[in-house]
Amino acid sequence: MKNMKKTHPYHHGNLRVELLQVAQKILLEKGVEEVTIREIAREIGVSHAAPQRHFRNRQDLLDSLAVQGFSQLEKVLKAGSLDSEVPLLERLNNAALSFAHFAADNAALFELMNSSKCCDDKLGVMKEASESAFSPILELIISGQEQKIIQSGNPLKIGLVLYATLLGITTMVNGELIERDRLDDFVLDSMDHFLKGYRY
Amino acid sequence: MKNMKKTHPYHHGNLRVELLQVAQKILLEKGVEEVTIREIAREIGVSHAAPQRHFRNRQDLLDSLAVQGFSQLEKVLKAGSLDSEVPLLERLNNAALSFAHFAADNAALFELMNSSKCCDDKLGVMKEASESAFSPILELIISGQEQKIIQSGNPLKIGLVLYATLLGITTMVNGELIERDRLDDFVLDSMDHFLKGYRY
DNA sequence: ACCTGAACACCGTTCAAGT
DNA sequence: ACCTGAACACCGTTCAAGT
Repeated sequence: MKNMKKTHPYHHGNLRVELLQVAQKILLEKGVEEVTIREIAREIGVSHAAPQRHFRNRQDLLDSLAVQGFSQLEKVLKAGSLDSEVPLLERLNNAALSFAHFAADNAALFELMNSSKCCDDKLGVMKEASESAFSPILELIISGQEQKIIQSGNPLKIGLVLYATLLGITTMVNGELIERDRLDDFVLDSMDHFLKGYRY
Repeated sequence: MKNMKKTHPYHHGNLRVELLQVAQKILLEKGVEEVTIREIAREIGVSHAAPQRHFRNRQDLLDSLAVQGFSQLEKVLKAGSLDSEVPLLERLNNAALSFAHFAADNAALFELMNSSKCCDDKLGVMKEASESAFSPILELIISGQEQKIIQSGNPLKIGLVLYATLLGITTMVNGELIERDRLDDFVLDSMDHFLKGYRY
């Protein structure tokens, strides 16, 4: 494993992308602590100073990982909510379950995405990424309101309360305060409750 | 600041407690990254190896900090919910606000408390501490059910959904995804919604 | 424009030795 | 039982120098 040094040209050409790939792999397999500039560089076979051309510092790399995570989450949510064959409330449940499963299956990444520390200058990008990930759920709520399935009211606010509930549940599961095999049950329960409050 | 070396006896006598105090101070003032064994030891004026008698390693110290945090949260929740002059639903709202304010005012500590990584052998203690902190809210829900203000049903489950919602909202505020000055508004809104679903 | 190698200041952790 | 000092292996970050 130590001597995997691939034969790279002096100019790697694709280093930024590969740095993020390897970083995410380490993050998921071994946790944030192990996501170190030097270890990533080692794995790729590049000097430990090379990454600095692409990321100002370690935090900058972690931030980029989080942004990437949000766009992965967005894809998952879209997949779970776009199928218009299925009735809207069911799609909402599916989206909620997709969210929860993504969080549970990528615990370390998800925790990073919801961590409070990030470079000040990346706060804007981060917010955009998370709002974008959140948008499929927002769409469902707006559709629900149009179809008179969900009560009228600021959809953004309604959506954020829903998002917060799911975020809380998954955080508790990842912290092992709720058993993993009760996750689906909890999510569906809270969705029922959510709808009881907002349904016509 | 560097030469504050107090005149300690060789045996400090109270080191464990002081380590935790200084650690929490650094955590709140400068963030987790800065909570280092060596910095804490320096501040107290003891050798950097001394803490190892009291905490197996850095994670063990962070875990203890989290447990301490839960008991602080418990106090805050009790204070906000015990005043029996006030009607029960109002006490529930107060407890929710107390929870949110604790989380926002002690962001780094709160994040640590809800972080997924902790020594395997401390998982039990951590779970107990968090359940204990949660108990005042559980009590309120049970009282509410007895007084026929809140619907019957597993109070633990109802409470966990409420807890999750609050946890999610505060996580989003601490991650600056929701503006801090909208915190109270969000909390009260979600409490309204919570009660709409569970009230008689 | 991109990467290397050496240097620096910081960590956590261990362990023989001191009190 | 508790603490010290030195040692070790690891970091992140910087910067002159190489391609």
